Amino acid sequence: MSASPDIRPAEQGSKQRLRLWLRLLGVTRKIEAELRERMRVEFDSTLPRFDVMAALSRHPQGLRMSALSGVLRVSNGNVTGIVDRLAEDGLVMRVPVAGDRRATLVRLTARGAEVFARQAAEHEGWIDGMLAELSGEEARTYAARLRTLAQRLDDKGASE
Amino acid sequence: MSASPDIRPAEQGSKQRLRLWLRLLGVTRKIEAELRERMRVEFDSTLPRFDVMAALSRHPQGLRMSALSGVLRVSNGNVTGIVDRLAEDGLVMRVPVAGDRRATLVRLTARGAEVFARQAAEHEGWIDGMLAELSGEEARTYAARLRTLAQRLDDKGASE
DNA sequence: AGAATTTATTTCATACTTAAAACATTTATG
DNA sequence: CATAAATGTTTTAAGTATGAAATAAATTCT
Repeated sequence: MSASPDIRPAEQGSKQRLRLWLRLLGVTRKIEAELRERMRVEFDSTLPRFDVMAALSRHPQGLRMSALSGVLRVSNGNVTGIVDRLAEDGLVMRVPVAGDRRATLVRLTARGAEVFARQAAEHEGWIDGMLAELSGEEARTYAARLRTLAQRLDDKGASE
Repeated sequence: MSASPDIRPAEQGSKQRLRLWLRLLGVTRKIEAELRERMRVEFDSTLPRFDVMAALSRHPQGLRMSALSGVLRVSNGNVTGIVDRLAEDGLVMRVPVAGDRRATLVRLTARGAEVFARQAAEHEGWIDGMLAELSGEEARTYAARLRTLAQRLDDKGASE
């Protein structure tokens, strides 16, 4: 056998990126599971419901179903059911759009906004606790790195 | 108004950790969506199926249902359905455990192992492409940081 | 105007997800 | 040894997810 070459940089890089992905997935799932559990226990709610309400709270004038599913990157048909249930609970309302009878605007109700504010505060606290190991500075650095990565992924997706 | 104090370190840190979490979630979901899509189109399969097969390929002697759901951090009941479907397709088999009629061992079939090998190679390539922006070195650094974070989360979870 | 196309949303079929209940079997205890 | 407790798995109920088909309404084309 020849001298040394057991180092194949390209392949190694690939393995390390795979490992990173598995870690990323693991940590994300872990945190998500914890958040889901707390949402269930503390608020008898779910993350998808929280996500929808979060999106709506950033758009007080309301969002169309399609805009909502776009913002959340969730399939159209899916949002229908979640909004249905939130509406049953009086947390959101469907408002017809003047001049376009195909569309509906979804908005938080007053009670929905109130409930969401409480949940959002807790939610931020949970995250803060779970990521307490990271300094604000470190968090900022990583967030920035992830932002450029996300950008790159979007560019790629768009070109296909 | 007073001199300067618009800087509240603690709260700022919290906001930055929240932002990091949202980025983490965004990037993870994006990659997952891409992987799911490719699994569907290229292999007419799904990520959960791939995950189960990956776990089984690391344990050629087979895994019990409970061990499988433990490894995957997925609820017990959930794995039943996925294994059912994989078994229907002849990719895994259920083997009774001698001496314990409650338990079943799940193993990849020869065909399952073969199919998985093909999928795993492609899968690694997809990840490599999506994370191409990161050098092997950078990937290794981040993976290590995530590892300690995951460890911390596990410790916390265990103590509760 | 009438037909074809596009857009907005819901419905459908199927799969995955969890937590909890049900079942079967094994192990521990009185 | 009989029964209680623990363990391994499946079933169930409700929610979430996708992609595709169906529906309805608006827009464009001829």
